[in-house]
Parts: sequence; structure tokens; C-alpha cells
Amino acid sequence: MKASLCAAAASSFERLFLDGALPKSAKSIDGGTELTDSNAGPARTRYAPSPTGPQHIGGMRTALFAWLFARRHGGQFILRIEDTDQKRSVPGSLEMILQSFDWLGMDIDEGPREGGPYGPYVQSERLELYQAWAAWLVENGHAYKCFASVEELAEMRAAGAGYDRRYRDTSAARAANLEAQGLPYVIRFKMPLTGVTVGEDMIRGPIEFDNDKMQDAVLLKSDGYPTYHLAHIVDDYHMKISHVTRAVEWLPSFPLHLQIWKAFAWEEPQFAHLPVLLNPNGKGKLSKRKQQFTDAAGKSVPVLVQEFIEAGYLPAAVMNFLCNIGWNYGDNEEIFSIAQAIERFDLKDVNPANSAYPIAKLDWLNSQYIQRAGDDELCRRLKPILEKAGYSVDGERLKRVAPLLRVRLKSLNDVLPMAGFFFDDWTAFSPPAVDILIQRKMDDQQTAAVLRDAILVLERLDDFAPEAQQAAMASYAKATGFKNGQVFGTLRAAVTGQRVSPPTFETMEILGKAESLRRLKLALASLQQAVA
RNA sequence: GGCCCCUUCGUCUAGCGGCCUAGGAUGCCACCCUUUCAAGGUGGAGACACGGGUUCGAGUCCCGUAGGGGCUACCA
Repeated sequence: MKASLCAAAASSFERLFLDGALPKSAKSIDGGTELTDSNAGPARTRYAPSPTGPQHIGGMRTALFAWLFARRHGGQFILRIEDTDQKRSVPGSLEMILQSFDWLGMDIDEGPREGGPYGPYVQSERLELYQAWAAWLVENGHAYKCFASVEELAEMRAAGAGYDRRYRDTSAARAANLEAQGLPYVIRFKMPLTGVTVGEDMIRGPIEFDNDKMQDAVLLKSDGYPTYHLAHIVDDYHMKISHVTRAVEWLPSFPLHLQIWKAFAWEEPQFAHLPVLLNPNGKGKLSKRKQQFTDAAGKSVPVLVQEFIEAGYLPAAVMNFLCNIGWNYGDNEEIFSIAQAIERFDLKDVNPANSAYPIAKLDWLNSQYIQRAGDDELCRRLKPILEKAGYSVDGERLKRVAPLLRVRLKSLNDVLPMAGFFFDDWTAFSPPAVDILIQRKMDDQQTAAVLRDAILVLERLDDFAPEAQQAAMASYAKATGFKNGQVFGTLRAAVTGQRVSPPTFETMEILGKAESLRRLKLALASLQQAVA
């Protein structure tokens, strides 16, 4: 017999939450559908974070796998906010979570923003539902009211054991009496005292748990809020979730959850306990609370989605990066589109082992994605970064600069030190210090000579295309005995003011002949003044 | 402490009993290319945690040990 709420509770709930949402013909509020084979039909998966702050990359990967599975099976992906711990709720969390999904392009079918037929999708707005089902569990002998005080509980914990089930067998009359006295209570689940519970995990297979090792977990707190244990099951049932995906830290409470499903006599969904991300050194779970990590180069390691955005990563690269942790596309392919991933993704193929956060690979992947990006996309991504840094960006100029940057950027932000000078106020250009201007194995005299000669050579050029410049300067180098690198490097430094830049002649072409010559003369004058 | 999960190159992974003298990627090193920085090309070093079984045959199955991770809250 399937659990259903008493008429009073059901009607009050219907009025509150289900008005017009469920077909009126639904016999009772539970109206769950029979779930079919795991991979047969459309899947409904969910990501159910607590709103405790910025979106963490670990949670994002968990969400990604749920999302991929839903998309693979043509189902729905649901976002549900689990804010049953009032103390831990952080305002603005939902916005940050949504921003993360939007940035990565993970579309949500049902959720607090999107709405949907099984809302509300925020647990604090569903309190009556949990309370009604908790009451149902008590009435049907699957749960009981526990009046133990926090002091009592602390004593029991201090004594080494957990809660001793002292109210498990309290008579209904006595419980009513205690309640009438105004004693606060929680509702606890009556976990079977003997036997084993076998949980089937999609990734790991069957897992056995001894029931006598389990506690009588709290389902409903004394403040009327449910715990995760109750709330997620009630919601997963009502929201018709077909596959529950969550991090491995939930594995120890798996048997508890299974027993609750059983107590309700609801057909349980399938479960996949996903591996988690460990710190880059492999020690400990990657956590948002722990200290910041830095890589070998001293660069701080991003762990919040916001940090990936700020660090100049492409969302497609981050998605690809996440897919490659604990799952792989196959065919020895490291780089693939999200559409390709959807075609092949299966929870069953997820590696059960936790993994160290392989952040070093992201730089490589990101540079690969930048190389493959179209000109338009590259410009579109680069523009706001330049503008944020205070440059005023001319679209046409950016269009000419971007291709030179394509193979040189690990991160979009690298555009700043590499090519920011293109977007500076040219009239304010000042030549570099002599230590940048003078190339290796050259002195000030030679540098001055090269600059002086280059001005003459380049001035005569009618065709200022890079090839023409290069031909002219290469023959000059040959004639004078300088290495190409010495001559070209001097020009680079004079014209860009930098040691590292895009290719010199392409750069000068974009600056234009007049501006390039002006800069060379400026450099020459500055050098002569410095050594005088 | 108890319970649960996990264990292939530094790292991410392929491998689902013979195709493995273990493949790919990243990182590292070398060389090539080269106007800087990159990119690209070629090559190199680099792993089945350990010990028992099962089997004609084990990285692949079982047991144990060790190591790692997690849970053990009126947090999720």
C-alpha cells in the first residue's frame, strides 16, 4: 500500500502548492508515476544545493553529471534549493548559483526561477508538506516523537554512543502528555534494529549496510523544519526524480534513505553517488572554506565559478575540463563539445574514485579553446576584459589584433599584458627604458645604429605589409651582420615598449607606418638622451 | 574508535581474464621550427599500493594488509 496523506493535510497542501499544478484527476497528492528501467525512458535529475554562498566548482561538477544524464535521456533537469538550515542560509546564494549555470550554459527545466509543475522549488516554502508526511510516518508507526533535550543528547554523545532511542517505544498517550506540557520534540525515524539494507549504486553496484549500526535519525526538527533526510525524499518523490545524484559523502546515510522510501512504500529512484574533488595535492576534499590554494607558480587556484569567470576562462573549456574528471569521452579524445558529451554520457561510466583537482589541465584546455575560437567570439570575449582594464576598445582594431593573440593566450586576461598597448592612447606612448630596448649581446651604440637605420629603411617602404617589412629588415640584418633576432627585437621593444609582444611586423602594420616610425624615433631620442 | 567508499605514470584517465613488453592527455625534460612569447612537430623519463588466493592465464575476480577519502549533528 502506497503512502498518501490524510484528506485534511492533502487538501491544505493542494490549496497551498498544487493549485492548478497537478491534474485535478490525481487521486492523491502523491500521485507518483511508476518508474521504469534506469536508461529506458526520459530521466528527471536534480541538483539540490544549500544556499550557503558562492557556487563551488565541486558542486558544479556534480550538477553537470546530473544535467548531462538528463539531457542524454531527453529528460528534465531540476534545480531545488535546500534551505532547511536557516542558520546556514546566505542571502544572494540563489543568484550566484543561477549565474553559474547561465555562464556555463547549463539550462534548467524546473526551478525557483523557471517555475514548473512540481513547485515550489525552495524547501522553506514546502514546510507543511514535510510536516504532513512526518506526521504520517508517526501515525503509521515508522517514526516517533523524541523529547530528549540537547543536554541529554550531548551526554549520550559524550558517553561514546549515539542517541539511545529512549523515546522509540514511548506510548502514544505518554507522548501526547509530554507534548501537552509544551515539551519541544523532534520526529525520529524508526530504523530497523536488525538485518541489512542493500543499496544499489549505479556507479558502485550493491552495497550492504548493517541496520544495527544506524541511528534513529531526526526527520523533523523541533523548529518544524525537516532535515535533509526527510525533505529530499519527500521532494524527490513529489518531483518525480528518477535518478538521484549526489556526492559520495551521502553514502553512509544511503540505507537510512532507502528505509524511509520503504516506509512510505514509494518506489525509490535509482541512485548514483558521485566521487568528489580532492585538493590539488590529493589530500582532503576540495572545500570552499579551506585556505586558498596556489599552484607551483604561485598563482591562486580557482574553486568558485565566479573565480573561473574572473580568471578569463572560456565556459566551454571549463565544461570540457569538468567532464574529464571522473568521466571520459573515449576514443582517447580529450577535447569534445558538450553536445558530444551528451551523446555518450552515462552515470554508469563514472569512475568511483575521488580525484585530485587537475587544475593544471584547464590552462591547456583553455588555450586550445581560444585557438579554436572564431574571430568574432574571440573579440567578443576580449572586449569586456580590455574595457574593464580601462582601455577604450576600437572594434576594427581589435579585429586585427585578435588573430595575433590566438595562439598566445592561456587565459583571456593575458590579452592585457600582451596587447593592451594597442588600445592605449597612442599620443601618450613613451619609449621603454634602455634595459628593455637594448637586446642581448648588443650595446647602446649598436642599438642606436639599428634604430637609425631601421627608420631609413622603413621610411622608404611603400608596401608596409609585414612580409615587406620583414624582407627589408632581414636584408638589412644580413648586410650589417646582426642577427635577425637582434634587429627584430630592437624594433619590437621600441614600438611596443615590451619584451614580449605579438609578432613585430604585424604589430607595426596595425600601428601604421607613421605611428611606427614615430615610435622608433622616440626610442632613438630617448636612448641617446639616456646614454649622453 | 565504529561503519562505508576508493586505490593504474606527479596529475586526469583508458583498461570491464588472454588484444597489456599497460594506451591517451597534462605536466616535466630534450631536440626541431622560430623575430620575443606562444603555438606546432619529434622523442624521452614516468604507473597496475603490498601480500595471499582463484585460474592454463590477473591491472582486470576473491580475501587480507596498508594508504587515501567520507560519515558517525535538531548541517547539508
